[in-house]
Amino acid sequence: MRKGEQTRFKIMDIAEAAILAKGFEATSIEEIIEEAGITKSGFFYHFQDKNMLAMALLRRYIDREESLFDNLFSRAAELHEDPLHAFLIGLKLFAEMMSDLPSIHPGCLIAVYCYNERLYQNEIRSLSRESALAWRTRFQEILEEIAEKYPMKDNVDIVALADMVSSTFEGGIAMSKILRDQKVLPDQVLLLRSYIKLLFLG
Amino acid sequence: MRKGEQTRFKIMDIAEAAILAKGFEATSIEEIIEEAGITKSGFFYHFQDKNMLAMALLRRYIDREESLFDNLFSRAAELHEDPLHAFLIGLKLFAEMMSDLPSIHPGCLIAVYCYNERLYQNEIRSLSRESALAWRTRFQEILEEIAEKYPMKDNVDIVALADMVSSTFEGGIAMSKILRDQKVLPDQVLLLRSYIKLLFLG
DNA sequence: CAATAAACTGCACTTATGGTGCGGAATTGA
DNA sequence: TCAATTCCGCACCATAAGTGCAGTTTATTG
Repeated sequence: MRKGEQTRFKIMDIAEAAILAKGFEATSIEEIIEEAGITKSGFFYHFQDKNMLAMALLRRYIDREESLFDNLFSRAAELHEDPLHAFLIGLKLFAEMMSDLPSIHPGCLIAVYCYNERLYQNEIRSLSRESALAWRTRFQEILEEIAEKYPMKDNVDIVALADMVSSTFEGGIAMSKILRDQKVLPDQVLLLRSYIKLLFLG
Repeated sequence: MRKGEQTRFKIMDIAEAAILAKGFEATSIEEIIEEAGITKSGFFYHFQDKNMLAMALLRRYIDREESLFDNLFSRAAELHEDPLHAFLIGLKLFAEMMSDLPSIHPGCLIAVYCYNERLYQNEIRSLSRESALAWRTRFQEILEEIAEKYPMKDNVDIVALADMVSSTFEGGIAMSKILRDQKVLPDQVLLLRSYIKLLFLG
């Protein structure tokens, strides 16, 4: 039961990298199994079909991103008691993390699937949507706590503001990929930070 | 020479809608020709292969978006002499336009291709990149003119700020699609507008 | 260590789709 | 009307997903 998990993860790692780089349909099962050193039967032993692989990848991706952000913002909260300053520190840490990547951000799996709807679309779409709603709630709570203490200098919708974090992330990744410039993503995060600063501190 | 153009455009319209909705690879030539009422030979008369269709779609998409924004911001410039206020009006008009769509924004072709790199990738990638750089220049010029008159309340990179318009657009579309909520995109544009306002007016 | 379950391999086959090639027919504009 | 232009019909190829199942190897546990 451990050997299987190992192979399964190997397949997933190879597939995720290829899918982020080339897209879902452009990534063939043949190339995955070749790189993994297994046969087609071996692949289908682990995954019912390509869509199940997509689902597994999405679940893992969402889990990882969530724990990454949990970690990042709880670290930020340790560095400052004030919710606003803790959030600003979190965004700074986030921008730094995106700066320290070895190359351009590989991309967001949710965005890949969002532009590649197909079979099992319902499950993938719901999972993506739930994930995005979880992000909304996460940041909405933080922002509401901040807004209680610091009156906003401009009267904007706090739910939209919460979505702005995800939107900046998605937009920044896309623009980084399109412009082939690693700097774009962290810069966009810093602009978001600048906005939050001006909005609550003036 | 006109009948051919007509069919060519029909193919392109059908293909663009399908590609934005389902992705490039998920859109089969068979389904396009069926909807267009032509044969496969007819399709290949107009397009050397699927990638040439992709290129043609991208070129048309970029041209359309550019003329749309030319129109929008020149209209905004007519409504106010001041560069900052004209820009703010332009963003407002843009948000309204995104609000007035009959349903969720169909998506950005550049983003689709950015997450679906494949053959002819070089041409498509360069075209996407050049287009994004043109947007950067466009907004950079506007923002520099604004910054001359209005000192920024926070010292941010003006190139990054110029990219923020495209980034907001891409992020907003993606989040609108993921959340299946039409409101997200215009809301993000309005937040960008709020940031510009706070940054230059305080 | 042996039995059993897990983790595969091998192979043959089906279907879908992109794409090629070419002759010919219909349509259209000068 | 006549020559391009704009398609159609059809046969055929390659690739890739996916199915089915018997058989083999490897790992784990009692």
